[in-house]
Amino acid sequence: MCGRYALARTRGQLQMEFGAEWAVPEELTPDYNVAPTKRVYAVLERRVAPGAPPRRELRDLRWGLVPSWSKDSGGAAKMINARLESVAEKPAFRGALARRRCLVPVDGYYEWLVEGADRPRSQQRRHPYHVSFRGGRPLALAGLYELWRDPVRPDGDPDAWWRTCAIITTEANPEIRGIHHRMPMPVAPSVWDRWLDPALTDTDEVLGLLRPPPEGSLAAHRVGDAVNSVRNNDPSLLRPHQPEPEPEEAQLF
DNA sequence: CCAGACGTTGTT
DNA sequence: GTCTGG
DNA sequence: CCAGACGTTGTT
DNA sequence: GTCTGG
Repeated sequence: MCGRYALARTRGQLQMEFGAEWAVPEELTPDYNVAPTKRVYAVLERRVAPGAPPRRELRDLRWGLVPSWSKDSGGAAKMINARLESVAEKPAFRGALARRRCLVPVDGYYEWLVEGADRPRSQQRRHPYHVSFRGGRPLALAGLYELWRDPVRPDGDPDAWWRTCAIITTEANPEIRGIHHRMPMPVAPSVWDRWLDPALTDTDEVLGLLRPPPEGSLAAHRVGDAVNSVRNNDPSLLRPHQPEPEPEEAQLF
């Protein structure tokens, strides 16, 4: 699963990293608590004119895919992930898988270890972890994007068209399975070109590009509970959690 | 034919 | 319990 | 993803 | 838009 992440790289760093020819005019600020419905950076390729070669762009999309046929944007915070196992068949995703793929760069994502998962939510405890590549390279997560026309806005309104995205999930790598059994799927740099190529529309071939990263390449560390609330957003969210020391026996006297 | 859904997670 | 907002 | 709200009437 | 259910 992937429902929260951190990305503190600048527009220029990302443009360089992904070889994007064009980037959004407005820079997004570093975000240590990216949540669904927020604006996020994404790399995608599109033809600027019919027949022209695709141009690689760094854009900002809204996280939470709204299918083009949606009557309203109400479900915008629901489709934040798409299961790899079913993405090629689901009506909400298969068109985007064939023609509108993107990469969502993240420094790392947050995952919550749930204690007491078999009990009611009120009796559970959640412990946040930050998951990233050992060595500090960003993860380029496999994403899909979609265009949606907001029917209540007039032609020419800059917000008339919504550009939204979802992140593909798969079975978790062994080294992080103790926290959660799902993870977002990173795309290896060697297949970025193919993944982004809008001319590749064979979904079997597309899915063949996605392989879990090498076992052991990911690492998770416990972070503080402050990340739970989206109101908190600063680099300290990434600091390793300091567990409360057990009270000394002597203090009981 | 038309109406209504179209998703994920986790839980059981 | 369930939905909305961030 | 988690946190936080979740409602009406009428009165001021 | 496209598929499923009735």
